[in-house]
Amino acid sequence: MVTDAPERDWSAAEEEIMEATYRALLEHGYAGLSISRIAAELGKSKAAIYYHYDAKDDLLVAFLEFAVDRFEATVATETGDEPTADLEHVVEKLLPLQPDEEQRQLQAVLVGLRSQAVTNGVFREQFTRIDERLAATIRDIVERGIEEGTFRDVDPSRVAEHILATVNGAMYARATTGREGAAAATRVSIASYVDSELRRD
Amino acid sequence: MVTDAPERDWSAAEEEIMEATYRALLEHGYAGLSISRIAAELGKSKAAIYYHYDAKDDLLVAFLEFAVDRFEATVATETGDEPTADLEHVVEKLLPLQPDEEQRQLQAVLVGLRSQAVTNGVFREQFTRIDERLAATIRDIVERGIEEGTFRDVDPSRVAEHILATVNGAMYARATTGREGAAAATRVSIASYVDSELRRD
DNA sequence: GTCTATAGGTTGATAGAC
DNA sequence: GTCTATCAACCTATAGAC
Repeated sequence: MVTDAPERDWSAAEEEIMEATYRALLEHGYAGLSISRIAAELGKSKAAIYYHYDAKDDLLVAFLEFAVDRFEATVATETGDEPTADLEHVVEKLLPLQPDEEQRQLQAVLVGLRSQAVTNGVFREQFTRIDERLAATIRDIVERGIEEGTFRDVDPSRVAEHILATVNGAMYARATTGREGAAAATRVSIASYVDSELRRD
Repeated sequence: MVTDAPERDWSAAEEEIMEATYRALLEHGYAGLSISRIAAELGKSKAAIYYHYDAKDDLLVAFLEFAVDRFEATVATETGDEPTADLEHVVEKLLPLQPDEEQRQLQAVLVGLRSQAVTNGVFREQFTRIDERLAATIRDIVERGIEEGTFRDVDPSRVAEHILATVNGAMYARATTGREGAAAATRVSIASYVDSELRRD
């Protein structure tokens, strides 16, 4: 990985609130998220939440960080010394061929949060950073592959952006459409893309 | 195009309400969308809106159709007889190199709506249909190119899904991050992909 | 068709007791 | 730290006059 984002440590109480927010989001979506709903999931009163967070906005920003941490923990990867395998590994983390329920849920929550980035600057900056890090991770692998002679002499940055956009698009479609086959087809096509665009001879 | 979706005709009053909803969404986002806000944009009372729509949900479903119509009108394309040019044309419509303000706004509104597809079945079906049509449009162009001998003998469906996912991902990033360069780089990379994956030497 | 007025509910947030 | 009780502001939706 390129950056080890310093991970914030959550108090037990905060973590429980974040977990309750996560469940409330899954059940009611971002538009239906309220302090009452979070309190209900938490099994405590609304005032208990306001003891830990001054305002709903603060809680939301904290939760954004929480969800992002969780996502990046999922993607984190010890890079080996085979660029092709590393690339496959990252792609599988981002766009699993058969996502389990946990992965689907996290993606669903992230899509809800990310849509807020259209109008909210704080959210926008966070997702900008996420994409920046992912692009850098992919670019580094491609660069290493070129140096080692495994990959052709392509523009690493261009290829990284291409792969990232494709993976993001397929994940987006998976979360917002019923086209299950589409995501699978895209996954296959990325492998084929890496092969024909990057592999020597 | 593959399907000429039968376009609904809106009464003048309905169209004004849809237009007001559009503006309200741009200003306050989906989470902040209320009948009061729409009424304010419309310059009429809330009751005037309830005369035309029984419930907020009905209005939302109508607006979804309205926004989708507008989007598909933007993408609609007279196909020429040059597959390569047709492909470029569709991609430019979906992911313009330099989107004007109107295009950006429509994309922003659509991202807001699409995130609702995670939890709302009606929205999900609409966006499934949109992606289905776009994939079919691209696939048809690729198939024609193969028959004509302009393109290599690839799997048209796989290539179509790849291009669609990439375009969607870049557009998504454009609407939700500050990474302007990323969208541009992806646009360029798609041209390069078409060239190396499809063009006969 | 559009208005004002209003009903009935939920929201975010606070005060004060324990 | 957590509770109950409460607040003003907002929400969706309707009734009834014009």
